[in-house]
Amino acid sequence: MATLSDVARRAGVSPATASRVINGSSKPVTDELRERVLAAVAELQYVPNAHAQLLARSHRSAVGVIVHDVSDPYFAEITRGLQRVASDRGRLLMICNSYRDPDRELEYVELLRGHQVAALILAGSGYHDEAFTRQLNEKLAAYETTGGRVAVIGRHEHSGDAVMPDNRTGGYLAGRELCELGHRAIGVVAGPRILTTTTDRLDGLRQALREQGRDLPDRRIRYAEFDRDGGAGATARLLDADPELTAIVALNDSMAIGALATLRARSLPVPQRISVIGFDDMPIARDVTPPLTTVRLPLVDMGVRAMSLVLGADTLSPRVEMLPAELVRRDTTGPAAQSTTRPAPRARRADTAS
Amino acid sequence: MATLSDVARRAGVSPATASRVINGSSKPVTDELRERVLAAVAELQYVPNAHAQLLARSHRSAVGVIVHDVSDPYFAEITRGLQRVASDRGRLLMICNSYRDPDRELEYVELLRGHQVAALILAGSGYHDEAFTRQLNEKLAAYETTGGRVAVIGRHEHSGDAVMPDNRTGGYLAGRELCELGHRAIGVVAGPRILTTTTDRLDGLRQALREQGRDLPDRRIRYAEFDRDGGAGATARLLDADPELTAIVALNDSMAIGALATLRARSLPVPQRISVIGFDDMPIARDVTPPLTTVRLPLVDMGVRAMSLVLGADTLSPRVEMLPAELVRRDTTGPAAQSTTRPAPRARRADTAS
DNA sequence: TCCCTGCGGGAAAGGGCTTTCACTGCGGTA
DNA sequence: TACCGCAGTGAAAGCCCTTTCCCGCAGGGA
Repeated sequence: MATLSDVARRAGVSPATASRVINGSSKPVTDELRERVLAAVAELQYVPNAHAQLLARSHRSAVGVIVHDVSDPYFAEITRGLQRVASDRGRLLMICNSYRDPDRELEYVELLRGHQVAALILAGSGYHDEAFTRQLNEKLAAYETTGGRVAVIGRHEHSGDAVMPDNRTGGYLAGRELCELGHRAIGVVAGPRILTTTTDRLDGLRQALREQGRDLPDRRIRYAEFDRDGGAGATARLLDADPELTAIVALNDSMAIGALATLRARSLPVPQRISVIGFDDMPIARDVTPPLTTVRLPLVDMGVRAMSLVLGADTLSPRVEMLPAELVRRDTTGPAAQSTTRPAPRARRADTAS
Repeated sequence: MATLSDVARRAGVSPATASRVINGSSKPVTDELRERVLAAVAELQYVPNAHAQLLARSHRSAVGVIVHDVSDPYFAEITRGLQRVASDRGRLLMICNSYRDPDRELEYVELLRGHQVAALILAGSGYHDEAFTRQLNEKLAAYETTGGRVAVIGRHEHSGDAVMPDNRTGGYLAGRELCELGHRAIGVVAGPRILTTTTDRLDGLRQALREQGRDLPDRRIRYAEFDRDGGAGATARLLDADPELTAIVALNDSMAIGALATLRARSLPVPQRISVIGFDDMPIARDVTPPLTTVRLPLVDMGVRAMSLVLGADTLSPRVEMLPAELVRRDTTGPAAQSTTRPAPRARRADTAS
């Protein structure tokens, strides 16, 4: 590969001058020399070695992002928001997929630190895992000590800037909606229980039911991967254990789509026989049939906020922005079926619900 | 940030020794010193500066990938394949989204070259654009001259290693299927006409119709963005111009989903009144309702092949691997409706089709 | 005429790391 | 006993670039 000195030699100038021309330095260079340098660059197809540049320049510019999986629409949307702000400010993004592996997450923090990123954004859910959290915080602290900025999206036990989707309220809204539609036998298709996202959403849901004097027994919850197949499998297991279910809450839209697939396979009409409600409102939600009722999170905005926090002024106080969840009624929810195959068992529940 | 010399000083050794311990060099170091270095690393939370390493080391390891948009399921699948092979061989991937902007594509080639990637993979479709193609080829040639490896996925006018999905046959398969089902009024929802992917698929489709003695008039083709909204809009325009259509071929699944949305909005039952066929068979295709009939492309495999080509031995002859397309029959296709609102006009067509 | 200013350019000092090369002891062979 | 080879370590060169510092020179004011 041609180097800067090659260019300089060919143009008959010093490397310093060549560098100035190429980078548009503020130091003036005569047109004569400028032309010669530019010509040499073109002839040699010169491209500066990015690593050498990054090493020589002092200021750090790129921003590191750790997500679970960019191809997951949830993160794709968040990333879109991150990108938008980053591009506006001329920052490059380095995006890493942890695939929900805490160890890989830790590794990526190091890797990005090694790449001298100006800031770090953790966009995946937090984990309920003491040891991991401690290690992560150590690494983040070390990074912040050397001037790095950190922001997290979602609930992590990290004391710093954060953007928090209101998962709890979202869960609550889903639960309340179903209660108001008269559902009592509600099953939950949940993501991995180690994720704070899962437990927060579940907590909100639980609270909504509790307000109606009900509880959410463990047998009505199935944990699985946060994806389509996870949702399909969990729904099947839920139905096998409890065929009377009249509603299913899926803790994200991918799982909801899986749930819909299972219900279709079992010929259970949605929403006549059973209602389904998702979470996130990813773009595809409106295109499944029936269009999915779900809890919307402002995903793109979450990305925008997080990047703004991290690129903005460093106001010593850690800032936490809570973004609201909102129910989007579409066609997978309806009133609870008047009776299922066996209406009798219903009587044993002395609910006071509306 | 702590540097290697900081570590060395703290451990009371030379930077050379510290480096050897940290990188697990083949040169032996006594346990005594090794321990001291490791301790210093831990205490200082030392992370090597990746740029300095990359600069000092001669061998290039990362691989650059340029796609249109990773969050598009088509590219997400391809990327999965690329990743798989890359991870297996301990290579890091740098993924860039061109968002179908040729200029950005060119910029990224430079950027990746600057980052000293060992190889470059162009995963997006080629463009029908002389000027662009020439520039791209110049840049790629320059890169290859300095030992870089290049592979493209899809039809680019680039003479080198390539993985080609058989778009033409795919289009042909879609057309033949529809003909066999008795469809005559077939509309096409196409992607940007500047993409070779679009034209290749269209060519195949055209050939299938021609074999039945029909042609594909321009008024039955609508070009739009290769996404859901593009598909929805194009379908609407197609229907407005020609309400008699009994089948629609969408040139990718996202567009097909948009088409389905428009048809639902207009209460045209699929496939009873109108058939739809997609292209790519992305994962969501089986989860829309009705499940989408489509042309499958081995997306993951395409990624695997491309990465293998580029990471494998450099057999001077450029290799071109053609991967087959395959029709996947699901529920959006059915026999052509016996009659539409006005059966009469049909008579004017003197088709000899089966 | 002399000095100062300021412009245009180059020399050289890093930036943090890897790796070659040279050096010091040591055990072993002739 | 003289020498060879090698394990273990450090000094220093080099990777490619940016940027500071300095120098020469031309022009303008005194």
